[in-house]
Amino acid sequence: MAERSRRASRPSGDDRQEAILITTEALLQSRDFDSLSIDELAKGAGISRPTFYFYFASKEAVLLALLDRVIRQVEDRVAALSREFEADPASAWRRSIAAFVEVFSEHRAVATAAMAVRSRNAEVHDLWSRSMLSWVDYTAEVIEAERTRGAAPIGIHARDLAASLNLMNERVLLAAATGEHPAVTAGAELDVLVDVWVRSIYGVIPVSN
Amino acid sequence: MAERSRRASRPSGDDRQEAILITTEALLQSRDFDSLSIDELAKGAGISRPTFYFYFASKEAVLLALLDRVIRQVEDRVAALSREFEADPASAWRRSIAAFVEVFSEHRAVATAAMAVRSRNAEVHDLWSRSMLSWVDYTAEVIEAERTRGAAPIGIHARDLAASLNLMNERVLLAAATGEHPAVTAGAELDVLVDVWVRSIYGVIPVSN
DNA sequence: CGAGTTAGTCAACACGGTGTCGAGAGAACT
DNA sequence: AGTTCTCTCGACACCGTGTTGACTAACTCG
Repeated sequence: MAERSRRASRPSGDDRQEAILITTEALLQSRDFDSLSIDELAKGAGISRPTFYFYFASKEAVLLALLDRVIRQVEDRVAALSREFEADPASAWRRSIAAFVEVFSEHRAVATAAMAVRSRNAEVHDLWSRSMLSWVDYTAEVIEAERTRGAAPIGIHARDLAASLNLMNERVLLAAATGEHPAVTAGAELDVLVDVWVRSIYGVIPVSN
Repeated sequence: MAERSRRASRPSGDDRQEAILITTEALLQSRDFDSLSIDELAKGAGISRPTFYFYFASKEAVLLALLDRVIRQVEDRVAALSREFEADPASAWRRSIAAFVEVFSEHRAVATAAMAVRSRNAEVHDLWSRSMLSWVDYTAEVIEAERTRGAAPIGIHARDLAASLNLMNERVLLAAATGEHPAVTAGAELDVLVDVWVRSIYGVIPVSN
């Protein structure tokens, strides 16, 4: 209701920058990142193409800014995760994996665009890698703690196991998000992932007869 | 020594087509698929850019042809895999996974290019998916057989488990092939993957204290 | 208040890659 | 010798990117 006339005429630079981000994320809901042209992003934000370059150096830079927000959330979540696994390890892992699943699906459009672009764009690649690394670090620490307290059997290098499991999650969720085949049955992703994690961290092979 | 003069002047169409394929795979050893221009592929094959279009409709079509050859090998390997798991399941799985690892690393350049391109190219995507499906089918069949004979515990839907494990392999090997971080320690990929597979297929969680 | 600075804007341009068209060269068949 | 078929490429139209330089509107400080 308030703030009408005054700042009138031109929206501020921040508004414009934000408009570009919003337009991009909106277009990404239904379109391939590659198929977006800078002209579309500019038009969507109510500016001309050259003006777009005043705000961002490229399409990829916009995606990077979008991804950066998502990554922040990821880092907050990792920091907030409990390291308390003693009472009920399976449930604790489920909560951790659920955090990852949630971040991925809350920002499905940004996540899938980032996955598609990372192979050609170093910044996007690095930003996502950093995020994955924070998950892997957390996972490796917990696995080691579980082994130390005797809850999990000693096995392969904990960090390698942590990396494999996290890469599996990434790939399985990407396949689910983009509706690929093969993929895990829709809706069952979390159950399946938790099962593989728990079995490969705690599971032992019974001695055959 | 033989076949000198006669067929001289112009190389045949098949030679040219093959030259394009060879040039592309060679360039792919050291360069990003996206950074390759059609002009380079044409020049490398000793023809002009318009002539390139006589042989292939696009860069992607070349990659598709390259990938198709790899896929054939994959299918042959899947068909040749033994379904004999009773004597030594862990070794049998290791052989199966090794087949996948080998195909992936023998054709590292083509595989990584295909992974990078699949998100924007339906044909490449479908071809790779079909290949993954054949691995998943094989895996799911074996898991079910192992459960039926009582060697593996009944657990989550075998096909979902098979899909997750195969997607993990794909992602772990891609990370290894492109030197990403996080990745599994170089050289340890096969050991780590086999461990996760065997534990998640056969592993049981000991009842805690 | 008015001169200077800063932020923002865009028409016009240069460039590089893609894909097409149409003319033609050479082998091959008749 | 003529016709056809395969193959070849110069030249062109097109599209998306990124840059330049001139312009305008608002802020600010003497």
